[in-house]
Amino acid sequence: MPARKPLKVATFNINGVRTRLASLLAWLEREAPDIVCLQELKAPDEAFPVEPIRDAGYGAIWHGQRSWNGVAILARGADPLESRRGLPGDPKDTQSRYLEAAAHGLIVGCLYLPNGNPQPGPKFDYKLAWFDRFIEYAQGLVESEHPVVLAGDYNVVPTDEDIYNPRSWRKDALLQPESRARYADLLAQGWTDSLRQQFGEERVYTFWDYFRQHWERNSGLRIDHLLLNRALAPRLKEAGVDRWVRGLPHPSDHAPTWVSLARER
DNA sequence: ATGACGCTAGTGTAGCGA
Repeated sequence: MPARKPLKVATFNINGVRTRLASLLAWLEREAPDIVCLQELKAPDEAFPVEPIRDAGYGAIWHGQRSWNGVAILARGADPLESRRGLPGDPKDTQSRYLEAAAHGLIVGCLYLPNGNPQPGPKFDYKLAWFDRFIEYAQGLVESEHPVVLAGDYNVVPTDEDIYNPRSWRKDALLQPESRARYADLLAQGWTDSLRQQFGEERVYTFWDYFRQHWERNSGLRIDHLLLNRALAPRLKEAGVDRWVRGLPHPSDHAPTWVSLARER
């Protein structure tokens, strides 16, 4: 009986799905991820480029929004079965930041956690409130018997080992103790931070801002995370970052970040 | 401290988010 190819699950903050469509298609073609979580579509629902994505062999669901935010889930050779659109806990929150689906035997939560800058201020308050709602919701998923992955742009640099140099970022919302404490609280529920688990003490970045040649100098941050619940964590095989996508012309400031998982049985 | 991008309104360019 031949070994079955592992399942590749990726998250990619694309920073404009229309502007970055060619890069997205090139990446899907070359890396063939089985499940993709996209963030920052920056497009209303009717502008999501579903046809070229279907032509590339992917089923898709998306939760768009004009100008900002927006999340999508793609599944290779399958249609994601939507299980949630939007985070519970605040009916007045209209920002498109959470989408969840079943695909390829997994439950996949795709999130775009608020950036929170500038801090302090209302944007930072919203970030922390959103994070608190997310933690409360995630509690119900971590102990699920079903395999669950929570993948997305968390807008949190978990530790000083997850950034090239924290000095100039000390006042940034991504490094605040309140942000980091919440990420730690989330992990303490029992989630596995798959990139950190696989890389150990080795540095790994998923985001390089557009300023001051940070990409050329590998001055990066690790803010895109794939968290596995207890039912899924034993199946983790590999993790990585498709850095070549960040090196393409007119790139997103993030690179696709992924895990590979043993197929069930 | 600085500053790059995409998107919007709306045709030239500034504001917003990040």
